[in-house]
Amino acid sequence: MAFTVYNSLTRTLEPFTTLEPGKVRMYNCGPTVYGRAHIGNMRAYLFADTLRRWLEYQGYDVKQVMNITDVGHLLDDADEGEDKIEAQAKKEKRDPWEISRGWTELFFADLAKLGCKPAFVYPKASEHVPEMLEMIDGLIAKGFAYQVGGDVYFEVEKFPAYGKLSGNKVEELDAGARIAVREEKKNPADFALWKSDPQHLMKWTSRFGPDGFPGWHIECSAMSRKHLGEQLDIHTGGEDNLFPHHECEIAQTEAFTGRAFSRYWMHAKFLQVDGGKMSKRLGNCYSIDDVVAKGFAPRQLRYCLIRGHYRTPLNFTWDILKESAAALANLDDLAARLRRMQTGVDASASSDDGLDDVARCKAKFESGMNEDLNVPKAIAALNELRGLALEKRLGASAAAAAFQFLRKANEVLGCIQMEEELLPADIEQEIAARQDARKRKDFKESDRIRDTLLAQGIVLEDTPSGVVWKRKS
RNA sequence: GGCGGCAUAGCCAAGUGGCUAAGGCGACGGAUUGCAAAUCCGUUAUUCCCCGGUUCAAGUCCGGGUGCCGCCUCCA
Repeated sequence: MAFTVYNSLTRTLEPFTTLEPGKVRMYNCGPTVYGRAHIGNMRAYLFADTLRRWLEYQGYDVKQVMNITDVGHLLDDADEGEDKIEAQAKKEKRDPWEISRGWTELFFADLAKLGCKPAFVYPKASEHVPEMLEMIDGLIAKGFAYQVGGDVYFEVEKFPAYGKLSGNKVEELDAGARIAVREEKKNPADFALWKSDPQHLMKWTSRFGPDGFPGWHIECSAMSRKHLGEQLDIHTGGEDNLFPHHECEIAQTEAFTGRAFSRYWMHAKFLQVDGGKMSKRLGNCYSIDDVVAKGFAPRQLRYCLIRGHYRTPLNFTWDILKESAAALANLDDLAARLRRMQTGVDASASSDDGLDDVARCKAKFESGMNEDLNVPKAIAALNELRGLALEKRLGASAAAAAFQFLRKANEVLGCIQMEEELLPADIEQEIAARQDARKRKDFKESDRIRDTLLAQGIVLEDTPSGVVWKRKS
């Protein structure tokens, strides 16, 4: 069964094929580093990470590039010339470069906590200005862009395919709905490639003047071209990127190269919190730190954010996070059970018992992931596997096969506790002491030890085949 | 105003026109246990937001409502 993805460009499910056999060139729209990423941002990056992991599971060599936007995003045009990073800089009275550097570090730390695999490269916009200027020059030379004073605009009318991604028509865009239309543009829909403003803090000298900075979309066109070439296999982002950002990227790149830009465009839906959109006013723009402060592990958040299908709105509440943690704990338990069963403990008599069932679960997991990353279906397959283990229907070698499969599945999900944790010797002794007490029927003492360990986060289970411990989730 | 998405049990969440509507969490009853925990058995959607329509057959397709979400110059 082949991998099928929903392509925002064609609005259909399409079989996935690559430009070059076995290789995937993927560009993920990354963060603007002017503040702390919240869990909604993380959903989009976890989607990209899951996609990358699923491609790797299938044997593809994935070259993943995620940009870091550390220049030139305007707050709004009413506040001409001030971008988010600069606004923050003025507020904190700090150097804007220092600010973006700090948030970039924190962003990487957040990704690492959530178990995201590092991209091949995280290009910074600030380090690719010459590449952007090269494209801008090219676009002017080819007649797709025009200069007005120190500003350069892309002329949307010259690129008839503008709107093919978002479905918007230039005539129907509500020009000026949110910002004042700039008089100097030929068409209100034209967008800036380069702007000049002496007041700007982060600026570069170019042939358009000494005080320039790049426009809003050109960085992704320039950086994807530099690091992945003129044509990509996959380009991802949040649903909000669809228009105008990705629409403009397509226009710039395709006008410049004369070739189709990305074969597949994939967009993650927004995360909702408390059934609605997150807002600073409601105070529910949570960061990973907020989640950790409530006593949850980052991998529990990871599970919570990947558990739904990426193209469906996903809701987040603290109760839902708690539910997810409980569901994940069962998968941890499955790993522990399979580890024991493969040595014959609680296993079915015949070693090959259940081998077919394991294969069936694996096939279901894979077919789920192949259906445009249907993670809920894939997780359901793992729960079916758990059912088999609980019913003791797996023999030792079937359990070994199941464990191996679960390990592989977790290469994709990235949140199950697969490895056995070693307990400190003193806790081992406590457990042994409790067993002694139980033999003596000194239940007062045995319960005391159990409660003491529970307070340390160790849960004990007395099974017919011995004591099993696990961490309290 | 234009473009797009979503609506399935107490809570999450699959469902690719056709066997009894996945799976998880939670809850309740019973078994098991020294007590727990874990586990097992059973119960928890006669029905998929509402109204029409197409079809032998619709959660699934079409039309119209209602509600929520996103975009329309940069917020994932």
